Amino acid sequence: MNIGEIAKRAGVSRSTVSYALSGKRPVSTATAQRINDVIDELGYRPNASARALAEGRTRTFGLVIPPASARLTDVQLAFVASVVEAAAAHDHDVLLSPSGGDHDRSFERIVTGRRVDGVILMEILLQDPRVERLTSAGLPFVTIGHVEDPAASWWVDVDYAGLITRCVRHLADLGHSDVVLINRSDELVAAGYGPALRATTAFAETARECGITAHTVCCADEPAAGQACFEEIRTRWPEVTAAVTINEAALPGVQRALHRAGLDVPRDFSLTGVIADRLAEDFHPPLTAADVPAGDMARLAVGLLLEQIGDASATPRHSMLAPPITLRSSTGARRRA
Amino acid sequence: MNIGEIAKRAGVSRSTVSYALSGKRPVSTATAQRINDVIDELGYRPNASARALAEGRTRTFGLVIPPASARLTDVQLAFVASVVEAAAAHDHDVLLSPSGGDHDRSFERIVTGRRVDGVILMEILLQDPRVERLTSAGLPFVTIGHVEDPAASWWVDVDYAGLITRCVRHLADLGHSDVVLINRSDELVAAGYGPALRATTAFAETARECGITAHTVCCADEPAAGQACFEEIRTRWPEVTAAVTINEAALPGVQRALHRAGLDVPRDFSLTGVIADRLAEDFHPPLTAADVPAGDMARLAVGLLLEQIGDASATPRHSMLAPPITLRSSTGARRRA
DNA sequence: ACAAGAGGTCGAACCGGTTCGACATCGGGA
DNA sequence: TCCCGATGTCGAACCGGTTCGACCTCTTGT
Repeated sequence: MNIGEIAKRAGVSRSTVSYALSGKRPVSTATAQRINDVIDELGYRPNASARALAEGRTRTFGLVIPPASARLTDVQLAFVASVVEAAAAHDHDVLLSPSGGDHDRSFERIVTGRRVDGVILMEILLQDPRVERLTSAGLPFVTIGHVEDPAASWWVDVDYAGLITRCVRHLADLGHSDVVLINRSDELVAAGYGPALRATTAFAETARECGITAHTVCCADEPAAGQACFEEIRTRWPEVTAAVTINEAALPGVQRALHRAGLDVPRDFSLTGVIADRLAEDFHPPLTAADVPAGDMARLAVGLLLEQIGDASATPRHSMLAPPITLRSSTGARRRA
Repeated sequence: MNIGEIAKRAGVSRSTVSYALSGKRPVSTATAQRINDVIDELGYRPNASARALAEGRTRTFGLVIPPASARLTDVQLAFVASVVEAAAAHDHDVLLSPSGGDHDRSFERIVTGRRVDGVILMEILLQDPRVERLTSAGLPFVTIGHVEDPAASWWVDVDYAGLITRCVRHLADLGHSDVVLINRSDELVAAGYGPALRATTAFAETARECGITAHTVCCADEPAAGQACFEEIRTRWPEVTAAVTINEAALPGVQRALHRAGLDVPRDFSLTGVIADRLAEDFHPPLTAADVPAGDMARLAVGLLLEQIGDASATPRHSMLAPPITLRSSTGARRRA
């Protein structure tokens, strides 16, 4: 069922069918009617590859995800699903590409085979070879998280620095004088993962401003690590009375450790940070935390990408999201010792 | 940079370049060398759309996922990532399509636009309109979970019935005489979700065989629901001393409820079921459970799909996985009252 | 010495769309 | 009345690959 078959049955030329479908040139209502009838009868849909070849655009985005080995967190998952839905809302499809590890071939296939009109990159590092690859290939892309020069590229990010600052101030206001940041993994920090770095810096600076003592620990993205990590905190710095975290995956373990130590939240210990609403609400007690708005980020990223694809010479734009910190019940005044 | 440009610079015809690349006809080593030099110099890669159009195959799979609104579980996520990796191992890409809700357009685009060579369908129902759509479109597909007639189609599934049977026998052997099945949500059961249905049946039958009392409850895929659900179990059937579950998402809530009720696992209460290893090990204490081998399922599904694409007239094959039940420490002998 | 066959290359057709330029028809304004 | 522009349609070229048939040039076997 190709366009020629439709044209033949409707008694018109192939180009007329094409114009009837696209509306790029006027077609008489009588002809259009006949064409539509034939199309409905045969259930014809244009071949996507042929259209892509002719138009020079695929109506497809690439989404580069972390490899399966590094298990995706809940939020990343929500983000993937949201990107697909946002793209679908604009009649676009999403091609997935794992990256890192030995998956460069897949990434390369996407970049170089003109399979996609643009790319969304998750889990970006401050210096990321994939960014350079895309730039040199001249393929439009949007990153989740930003690179060194914020004005030079298109990105969407969460203002980790600002949020962490507000978390620390909040704890300081409640009287806490010894706090700890439960960061993401050592490897991510070493690789130059932006959010982890910015969180570290903002945490230390704000603590200094507030005149309180701050420690930072890295923790792998797993419940077990969270538990071990929290136990280490208790032994190394028993005076700590509050924690800030951006490590969602470690939370169940932290919860377990809190419980084992017989610490009541928020009576004995306060906990806050940047945690997706869903997880924050599942915690016991519900966490006072800033949301990670995966859905919003996905929609913004898709919007930026479309804009960039539409006008290749547009100047880069970005969105820095600063979700509100929702007061729930995991933070409280420090108890006098 | 198209194939014509390469041909011109290498001083040969376009077809010769094509043959040099594909190896489908012999090319002299001297010519091949010249062509490869030019290709390396210009960084040429064939245009995927043009190739797809000419070959009649896209080297792309469609993966139909549940909509983002129904939040994906951890296992589903692992499955998606594994499918992408398995496909990449065969130099294929994966196009994502949400389904259900109002995302039929996306599904239709994939099915009808010849964008993919085949489709993998997740979360299949016993009677699924998407299966009929794919069948009538003549597009190869593999389902995760099977439909009514097991021999009629290609699928990969976990033998929930067999595993649940073994779980129940295990509990019966330990002396438990009142057990409960924590199933997945009401809606899924009502919609005809196979695993939930088969689990229910196998659970009831095996209990009867073993001469023990069995109850079944449905539970939404959320921690909060798990907690509520377990509390309800305690009030309605206080005599119950063990539970079997296939609802991974509810586990954190079940854990909380167990703890609140002051029940020690496995001393006061036994818990087992079909739960991904990662989650089973995160539980406290680690769960005796059968794994949901997402990675294996993904690789098998991709393999079946490739086989089917390669030979459209092949008779349908399938794989029923029966992972071993790993004995950890969440089940124990029933205490005498 | 010659036919057969293998190796190597080319031109042309084809995949299924989009788009450009040309042409025919018709109505309205000068 | 004549010319112009809008409307409607067509044929052909093009997007960038693959593949088929044909052709030429060597080997090789008889």
